[in-house]
Amino acid sequence: MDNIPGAPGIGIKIAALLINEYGDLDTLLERAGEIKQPKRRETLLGKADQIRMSRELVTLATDVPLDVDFADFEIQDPVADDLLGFLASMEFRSMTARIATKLGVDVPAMPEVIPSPAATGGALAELPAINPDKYECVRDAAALQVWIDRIKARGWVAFDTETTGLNDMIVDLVGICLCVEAGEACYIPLTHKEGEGDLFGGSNLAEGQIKLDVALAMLKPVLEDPAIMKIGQNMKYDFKIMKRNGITLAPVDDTMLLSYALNGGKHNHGMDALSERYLDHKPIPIKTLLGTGKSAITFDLVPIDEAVKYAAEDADITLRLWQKFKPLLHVEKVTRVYEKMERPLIPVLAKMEMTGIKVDRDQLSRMSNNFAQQMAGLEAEIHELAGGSFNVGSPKQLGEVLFDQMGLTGGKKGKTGAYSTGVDILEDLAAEGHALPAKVLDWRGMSKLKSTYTDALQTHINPDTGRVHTSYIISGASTGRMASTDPNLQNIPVRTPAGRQIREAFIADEGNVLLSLDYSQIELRILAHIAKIDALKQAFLEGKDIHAMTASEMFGVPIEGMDPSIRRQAKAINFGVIYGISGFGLARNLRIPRKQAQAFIDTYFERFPEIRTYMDDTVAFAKEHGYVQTLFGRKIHTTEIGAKGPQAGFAKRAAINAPIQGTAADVIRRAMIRMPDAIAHLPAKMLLQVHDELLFEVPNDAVTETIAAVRDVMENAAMPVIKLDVPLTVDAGIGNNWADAH
DNA sequence: GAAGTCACG
DNA sequence: ACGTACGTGACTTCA
Repeated sequence: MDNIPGAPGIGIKIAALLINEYGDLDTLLERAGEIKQPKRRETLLGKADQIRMSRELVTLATDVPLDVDFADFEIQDPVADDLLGFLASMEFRSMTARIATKLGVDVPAMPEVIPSPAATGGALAELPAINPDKYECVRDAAALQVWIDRIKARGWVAFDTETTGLNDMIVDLVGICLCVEAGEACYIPLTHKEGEGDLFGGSNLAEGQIKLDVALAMLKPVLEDPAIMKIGQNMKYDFKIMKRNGITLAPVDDTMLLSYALNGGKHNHGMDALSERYLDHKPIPIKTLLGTGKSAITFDLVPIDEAVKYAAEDADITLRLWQKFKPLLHVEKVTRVYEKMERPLIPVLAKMEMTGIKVDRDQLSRMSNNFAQQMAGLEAEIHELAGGSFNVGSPKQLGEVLFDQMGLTGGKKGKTGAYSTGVDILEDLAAEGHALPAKVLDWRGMSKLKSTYTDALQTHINPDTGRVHTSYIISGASTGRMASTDPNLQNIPVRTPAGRQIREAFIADEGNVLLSLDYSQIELRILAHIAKIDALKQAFLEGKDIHAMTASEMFGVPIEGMDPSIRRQAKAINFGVIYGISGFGLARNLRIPRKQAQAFIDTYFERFPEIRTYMDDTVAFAKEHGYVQTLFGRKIHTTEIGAKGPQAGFAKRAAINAPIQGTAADVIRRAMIRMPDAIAHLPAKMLLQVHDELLFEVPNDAVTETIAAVRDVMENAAMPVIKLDVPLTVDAGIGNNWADAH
């Protein structure tokens, strides 16, 4: 069992290492020493995906499932990252060939045409121009079989779905596009409609389309073939569409995530923008097919001949982008970021999103009615106080009422010349004893909760599942954080009693509870580690109240019996440090004079001198390299760091914050990626991520086990790549609703 | 479609 | 001298 038959000298452990690219570094480095052919190395770089294919082959050859805890094999040294890609390619190629020979099986053609980094420019210049008129429309099974054979021969395919809309939990599949070589793409129409439809509002299927179930049955083996890479732009969308059609896309690559790993912080990663930027080609706007506004149609109503051009072009562009981006992972040393912290999220998030969370519609509805009543009352009072009717929801009109009509003090602001009526201003006015601004604040609070939450959430309840399904944008934030949209479930109220009522509407299914696990002070802990702040590290190791410790150090007061307001100030300073502190910002937050705020900061730097070093070093690094990094190698580009004027201040603070926020984001990503395996033996479902929190739904009788399993994964998520100098601790809460679980 | 406001970590 | 806390998304008003 030590050696793989047909692959003498390659132990199963090594194979496992190769498959996952990271591993016993010493062994791999030893082997690296045996290979001294720079040119071969060059051409082999960037082919790490082949490794994944070998998993099946090794299992096939040995009858030994590679049931290895691959986490053990992650490398400790980012410098070795690209070397591993090379080694993996070398070893895999010979090993696969030998195993295949032994088994007498056909091995899919190994990807050869990924251009080497050096050749990238030239190779792409020779590609055929993008020409939508050249694409093929696949209308029968025989034609589809030709494409399937081409995909098998090539070992990869760019893949794109066309659907009836944007909500991947509701829309229907309309067609599929494939591209195997740049310039050669096809569109497979499946459910296009034509004619007037029948009496029940349905439409007739257009002629000349392969039956949906026939086409899917033909494509399924290829789309699920572990030896064939499926390449897409924003693959989570297509993954979910295909999952709903009974197909699990694997393995997948995603050009959006490649762009994000390579150029995070530089620009957005939408396909149109990438195409214009990297291929100098402006794709056909979808509007030209669907129209806009009320008269817009859905894709199934687009004539097939027109659809072919648009749809197949997307697959063509995606393949070209992939060929451009893929080899750059090694060049930019972000292979691990992409392979370990971006791509594996696709199936994990897809499952979470498809699971959704149960929401109590009646509770939301009652609250909406309640808010409406109270707002009407407040509005009448506000108009009474103002001496006339106006739109309370209009900051412009409110400003005029407050400062022109009523003559309150508080000047203009902003470039538009409009009065600022933000919460700070209104609170100040209310504190001076004015009744109107106080009532406006109340009205605004209710308006916010009603329009954004109690009203809107009801519309997001999926009629089929009865649950709310958010969508995460993996490339949402430059720092590595994700973003939640449609609806955003990462900003559900929690800070006020009225807001928490909305959280109470997020409930567990019968017989289940909601389970919330969140990292305690993760960003401060990471700051302590990255900036090597001894006092902070020590406090975390000893499990101390970190804000009280800070206050004690700064103001020389004992922790026991500390005035809560002192602790509150220290807490604000700790947060400020994470954000790239400034006297002005702290002064505003604490509502204290700027001089005093600056004095606080000076004291802080005195007590924790490592902070200043971290800040200076980070800004200097950003200026020199144009990016900063997380502990796990994620790059956050800081393009405006060299700017002059106020922009420079923004860029500096962002650069100081990014490694901290980004490392925390990396940690929870790693935990999420490991979670499915860690809870596979449990009936628990992962539902939501809110930056430092994971929410689960779990049957009552599995709560204890689930907490133990989840906590273990979360607390050790940095390992083994990073051994933090401080422990990561996770708090757990359970309840029948999200408010109680928190 | 920009600006203003405010919900979250 | 300048003018700011870091990172997001959704809703409303208004040009």
